[in-house]
Amino acid sequence: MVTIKQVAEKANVSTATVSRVINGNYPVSEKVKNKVIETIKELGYRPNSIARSLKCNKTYMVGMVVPDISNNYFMDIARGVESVISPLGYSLIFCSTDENTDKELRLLNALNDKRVDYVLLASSTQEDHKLQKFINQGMNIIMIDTSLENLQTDSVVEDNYNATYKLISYVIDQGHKRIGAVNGLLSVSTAKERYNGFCKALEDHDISLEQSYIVNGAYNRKKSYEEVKLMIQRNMNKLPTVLFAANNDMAEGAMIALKEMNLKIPDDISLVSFGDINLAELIEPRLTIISQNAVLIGQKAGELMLKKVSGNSENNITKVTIPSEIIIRNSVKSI
Amino acid sequence: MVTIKQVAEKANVSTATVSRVINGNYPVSEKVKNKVIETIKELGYRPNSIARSLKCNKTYMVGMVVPDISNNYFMDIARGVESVISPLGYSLIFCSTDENTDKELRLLNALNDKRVDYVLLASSTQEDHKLQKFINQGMNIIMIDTSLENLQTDSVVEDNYNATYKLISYVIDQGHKRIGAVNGLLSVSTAKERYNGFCKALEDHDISLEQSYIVNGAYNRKKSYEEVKLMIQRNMNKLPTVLFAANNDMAEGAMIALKEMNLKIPDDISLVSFGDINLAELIEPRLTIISQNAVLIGQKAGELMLKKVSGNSENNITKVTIPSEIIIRNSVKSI
DNA sequence: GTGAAAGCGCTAACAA
DNA sequence: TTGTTAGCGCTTTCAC
Repeated sequence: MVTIKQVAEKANVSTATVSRVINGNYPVSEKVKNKVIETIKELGYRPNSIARSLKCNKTYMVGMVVPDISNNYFMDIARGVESVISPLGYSLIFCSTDENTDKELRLLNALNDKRVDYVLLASSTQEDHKLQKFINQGMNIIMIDTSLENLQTDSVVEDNYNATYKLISYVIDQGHKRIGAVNGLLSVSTAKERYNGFCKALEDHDISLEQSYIVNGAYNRKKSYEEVKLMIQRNMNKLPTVLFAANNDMAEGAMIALKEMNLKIPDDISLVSFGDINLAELIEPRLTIISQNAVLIGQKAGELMLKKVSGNSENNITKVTIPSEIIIRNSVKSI
Repeated sequence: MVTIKQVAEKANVSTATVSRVINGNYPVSEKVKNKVIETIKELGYRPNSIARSLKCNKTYMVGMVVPDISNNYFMDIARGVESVISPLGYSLIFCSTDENTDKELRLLNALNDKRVDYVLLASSTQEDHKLQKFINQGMNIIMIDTSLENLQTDSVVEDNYNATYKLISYVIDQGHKRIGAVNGLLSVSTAKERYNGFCKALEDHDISLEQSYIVNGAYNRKKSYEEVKLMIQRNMNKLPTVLFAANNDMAEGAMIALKEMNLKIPDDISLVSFGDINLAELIEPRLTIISQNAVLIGQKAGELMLKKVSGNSENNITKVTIPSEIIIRNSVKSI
């Protein structure tokens, strides 16, 4: 690999001058500049980012930590982020925690060692003090999707509570009284907020919460599939009339379970979901859902990061909440 | 951020000694070692990877360049790679080219500047000489999914030609004679190979190739949707009896188009695909496909990379071909 | 407008 | 077994 020194020697200038030409931050005479540029081309020289990073304390790398790399929702967020930051020369390092707190912490350490400029974190831990440590060490973190109450940091999240409240209220308006839920990991803020919105909607409409209808799908398609099956089996004599899945993966798991048990949606049981399933266009019935704008979340997070690193922002904490809207299709029966 | 120097001062040793303790590559007395370890903990010291990288010429970063970050197929490959390399301390940098040669080249340059240890490249360009330049510069590249004939580099690919040949032969055995195809970008090796297998199967069974049934879906769901619609419209009086989609995305696009035009699979038209669609469990009819093992491709690529960087491999070029199998379900009508 | 030189944080000869 | 030191490739201050 050719270095700045080689360029300098060949062009008969100092390394400082070459550096100035590359960065264009100090005056260089036209003549010298041209010569240097020519030499750079001739030698095919490209500056070593590692050396630059060491010197300038800036890596142009952003760590993105999510619970599940195979969930389209997070991939969409990633695309949103990438579209915003990549034009400014930033690269994304992707990490998947598999919803494991230890792994999450290990990954954050690794990213810290790598001196990434920023971390976008969809956390699945509730150990805010451990995250706080990273922040205290000077790590820049923006929480995405999830947030932790006691954590002093920027975040871009959805309006989980209100959106769920509205969706469940709609379901109740359709006459449903036996309402089940497939929850995500309640240790994660999104799952908790969604469930809270769910419960509040029931309460406000004087519908009783039937514990036997509530299952823990752990934000996991397979788990949801299994738990929904068990739930249906144990409630065969009195099934819920509608099910709320707290995310897309779990909605898919639930659909597969219902299909296997020959329960038709919405005739035998209705289903609604927070977030849209894959290939929604092809699957009957079309699900009534809360539509998430994952790409937008990514973009907002990217923009926020850019603003922060450019210093064009007051030092206060920014909390962005993306509104979600309900899309009514035909998976809820009117009773 | 605390540095090795601060640790050394506080522990009353030289930075060299601290380095030795961290890396455990040279003898250090128990006493000194313990003291250093203690100081490291006390100060919360963590080595700066950037500085290490500069010194050691090793970044523990792997660039992964794919045409489309939102396609599950590539995400699965990524998961496979990650599962293999992450335990050894490597991180993945993800890049999406959007099937754009310029962007691909730009990304490769950026990764080169970042001195990533390896690049896993699913290329969508055919400019092998430009890629060759990177290799000549000393960049380590493993081609995944795609490959370029004239390029001297390792690769992990599928058996596109033979798998397609078998699938189309099966379709012909079911009595089909009017056979259409939704091709990927024929500039990409996978698309070309699949189409070649397609053509050869027709030829060997004396079936004529009807150009009007062949469309270019550009490996793109939307394009496939549009092109299939047009193709159906212009062949209304004599439709193909079966369609072959060269990847999952395009199969989805084709399904949506057929559904919109009220053509039932397989009654009105049969459909087969290279690679499985999303949420296959829920979609009727179940598609007859060539099953791809994307995670396995990723793992193989990861393992190959690890072997190469450890030097435990002869310097020759390794070409891994993953066999694909046909999964017969019920999207092909027997005629 | 240009060059010399220090230094970012680390590792690895070499010396002791 | 330990310390001294050079140097990885770059940027930037300071002098000229």
